Amino acid sequence: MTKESKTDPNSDPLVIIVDDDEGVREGLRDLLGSAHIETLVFESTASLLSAALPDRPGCLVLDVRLPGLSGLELQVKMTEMGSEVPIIFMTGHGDVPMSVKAMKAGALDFLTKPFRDQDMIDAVENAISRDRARRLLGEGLSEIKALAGTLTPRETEVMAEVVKGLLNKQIAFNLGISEITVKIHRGNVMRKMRATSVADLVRKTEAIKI
Amino acid sequence: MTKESKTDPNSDPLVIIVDDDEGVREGLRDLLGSAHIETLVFESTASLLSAALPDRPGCLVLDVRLPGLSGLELQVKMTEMGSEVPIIFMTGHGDVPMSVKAMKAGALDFLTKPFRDQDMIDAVENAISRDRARRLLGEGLSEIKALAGTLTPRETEVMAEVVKGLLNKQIAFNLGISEITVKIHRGNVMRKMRATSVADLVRKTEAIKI
DNA sequence: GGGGACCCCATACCCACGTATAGTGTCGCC
DNA sequence: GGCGACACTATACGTGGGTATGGGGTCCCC
Repeated sequence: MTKESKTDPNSDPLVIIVDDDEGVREGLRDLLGSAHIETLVFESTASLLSAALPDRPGCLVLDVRLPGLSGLELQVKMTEMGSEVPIIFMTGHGDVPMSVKAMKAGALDFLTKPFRDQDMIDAVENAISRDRARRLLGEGLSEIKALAGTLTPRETEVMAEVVKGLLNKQIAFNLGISEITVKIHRGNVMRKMRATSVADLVRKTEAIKI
Repeated sequence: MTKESKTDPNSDPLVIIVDDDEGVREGLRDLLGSAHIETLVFESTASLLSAALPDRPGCLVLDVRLPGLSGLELQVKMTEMGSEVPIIFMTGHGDVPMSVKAMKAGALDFLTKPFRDQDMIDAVENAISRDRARRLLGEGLSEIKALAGTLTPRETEVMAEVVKGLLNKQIAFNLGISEITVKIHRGNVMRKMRATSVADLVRKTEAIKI
């Protein structure tokens, strides 16, 4: 164990449930509890949004129809805020266009009440494993981004030219500086990016480019 | 224009429609025709499967409920056969679980009859542009794969080591040959892969690795 | 049997890369 | 004013990469 990140993808999952029916909330809490999955329940999207949420792997289980901001509207809002938490919808009175809209917007599943317990557990476990994978990837990316953040502006420029596969003399010409200076910057880039080779550097920059 | 590929992503799109109701078929043909989109209609999945289809950018517009192999079953079959043609479903009696299943299986849209003309046109145009993008990407990949196919076994091994960022002497040690020979192979690899630099080679191999 | 692949190795030369050493200069901030 | 970060330059040396030239060998197939 070399990591102690705040958002460790390996920490225990937490599933957040939002439903205005207390029976459903308790039922889900019990169901997921029986699968050893910790839950946090809310009765409205407003109370969810105003709460301080721990950053742990997991997913959102949302009723579509909720007082105030609906589940579908919350999904849109979350996306706009840049959240990528997997969302599982459930509904008692869903229609096809609604479910299609939710799925196109990136929902992971859309269950109609009453659903089979196992279906919900499957959906949640799938969502959790996806969120874990997403966080793992994101962790790697932020590490690289952090390294790239330590570069000076000039070093960043040089790095861009290096990963294009240009020669030092070409880089020097493009930036209007001497080849010697390029070499210095290039050395700094490799050291700061902890790259062991140009191939390594290319992969690192490709990862954060997309 | 330097290309004359058989599956040119820029050729005119073709939308394939499968519905057992002739009225629907003709209606769709007219609708898409009015949007200047060429169509090919089938009344069953069986007749679609037995037909020789031109390989052109486009999509599949499927009724869910069809005699014989249903639309949903066809989707599964297509996926198993490795097809990645975008699929748009339409149905008169669809339920939520059915639509969710189709969307999770990769359907691009799921329209309920009667749908608004514009919704279908939007869905089809979206599907076509996606298929174009997919083909464009695939074209690039097969080009690179073709280049990689011209490599001898040894050259392939050397390329793998090169993109790891290893030095020639390390590669020589790993393969149990002399550094000189590595250089020869390496030169051949760069030439055959039409790579102008190691950075270029890394990107090409990364593209076909995934 | 000869030609064509594939694979191997060596010498030699040139260019590119990397780094150390040593210096110039600007800017902004304590 | 001085210190630190940043950028720029030069000389010099050692290492790595690329290619040409000129060999060696095996295997397979026509």
